[in-house]
Amino acid sequence: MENKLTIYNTLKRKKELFKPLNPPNVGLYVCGPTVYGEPHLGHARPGITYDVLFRYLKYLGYKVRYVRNITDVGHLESDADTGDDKIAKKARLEELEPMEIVQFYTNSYHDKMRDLNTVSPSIEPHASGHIIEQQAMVKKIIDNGYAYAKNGSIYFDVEKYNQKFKYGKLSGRVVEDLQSNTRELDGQSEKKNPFDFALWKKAEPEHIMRWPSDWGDGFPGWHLECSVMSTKYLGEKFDIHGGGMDLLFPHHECEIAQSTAAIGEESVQYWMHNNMVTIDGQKMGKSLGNFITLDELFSGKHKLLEQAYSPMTIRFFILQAHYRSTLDFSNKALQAAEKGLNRLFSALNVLDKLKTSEKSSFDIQALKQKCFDAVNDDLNTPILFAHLFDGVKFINSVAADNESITEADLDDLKKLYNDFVFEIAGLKNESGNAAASDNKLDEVMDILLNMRIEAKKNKDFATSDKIRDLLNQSGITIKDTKEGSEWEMK
RNA sequence: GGUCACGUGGCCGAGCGGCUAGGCUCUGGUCUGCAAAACCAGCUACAGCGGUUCGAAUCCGCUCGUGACCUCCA
Repeated sequence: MENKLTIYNTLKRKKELFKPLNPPNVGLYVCGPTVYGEPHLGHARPGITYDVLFRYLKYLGYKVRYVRNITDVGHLESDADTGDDKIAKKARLEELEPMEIVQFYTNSYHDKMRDLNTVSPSIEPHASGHIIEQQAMVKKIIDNGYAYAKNGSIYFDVEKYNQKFKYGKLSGRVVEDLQSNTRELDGQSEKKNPFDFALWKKAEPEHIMRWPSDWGDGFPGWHLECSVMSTKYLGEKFDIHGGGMDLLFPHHECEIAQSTAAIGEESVQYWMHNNMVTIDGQKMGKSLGNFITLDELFSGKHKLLEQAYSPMTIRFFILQAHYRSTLDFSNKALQAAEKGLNRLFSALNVLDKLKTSEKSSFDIQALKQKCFDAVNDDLNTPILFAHLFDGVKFINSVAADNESITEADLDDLKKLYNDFVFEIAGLKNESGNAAASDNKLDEVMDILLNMRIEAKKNKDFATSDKIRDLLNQSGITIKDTKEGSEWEMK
């Protein structure tokens, strides 16, 4: 299994050749959503980015265990380690059990991820299902001397940890700087230092999400779940940890500290971070309230949306930018993506019907190599599509008799597009090209197209145009080619 | 204030020292009864100013601008 995949490792600030710890196994952990609200465009980005990674690793022949968590407890509302639990707050607002909230938005997240054609993770652990394990890790960290108790809560002792290890190595932060730069926040008197973070929080009497522990009733700190669940399912050392750039600090930094404090060495080999989706140049996010949910995108029901955008348009839109760049949302950009995607899929239809010749006027193998090079280069999907569009031009040119292809090359080309477009990029044809499966519709269309050809023969253009226009109105496009008429559903 | 990114043609977006992606839009042309699609051709940029180099969008410095993180966020 030859592999030239390079991955940008945030920890090293450079691209590195990917070498799994225990080939052919690969462990991949990705920070999933906190399920207290509808998934939005921002959630789609890591969902799709790591889906492509998952797909590609499997394509290369690795046995991948992909773990993506569901955060359903411990994620606090506001200032460092104070304030409400997000889930509990939402539950109170809607007068529901917290777990009803969790279930509702988890379902919604699953639905949208399925729409986006992402493959389900191998394991999707919930934080609330790993309270025992989290308590065990807290104990370990206490035993190792890197945590302290205060009023029923347990905090991680960053200063102590920093004496032996280096806190801040992932985000490039220095403890001394943090000391002078951390904002003044009220209600933190419990902590020795403002940048210490909670491993376990004491539950106040009114707090509904609570579990018994050696330290009294409480709940786990947000960062802890990822340290616990990643190592539980992938081992104390595993290959890749992904997530959004906004989680880099403090979340992932704390994860490293916790795991290291508990285990004695670092767990993660490659840290990957996807960039943000922006809107008018600003991060799309909950706190700014400028987010558009996936549901709104798919239905077009949002004041900023000029139309609905299909899940595959969203997927393609996201993959047309590199995952480490910001991606700016706009109707124009989405519409361009939609058209580009149509062009790609139209060419795939053409590909199926291509006539072969004695010679090929195009180097299929070179194209294939370029596609692999692109994906191997830190998942450079924009480059991948640039090459695939070069192929589109070739495919259309063959159909227009400007270029030629041999039968063997045609087979290779079909496989190439199948592999890269569907298996690796994870796109799927949503234009109900039910044509193949829906014979009745096919028959009806044949009748209509023949009537139109009849009419055209008789120079009855009024009738032929009427057929075309009416079909167009119901979302079926007629394309006249040299070979005859074809149709396509939008 | 600290840390770190980024600024590319009408728009979106690659690029990591030389051969100047790709998508969308636009303008001509071919094809067509017309249109659509497709094909051919055109438009050709790197925030500004210096520097390094035979050669810079790409490296360095400064200036301006935008953003992210430093509190929850994918």
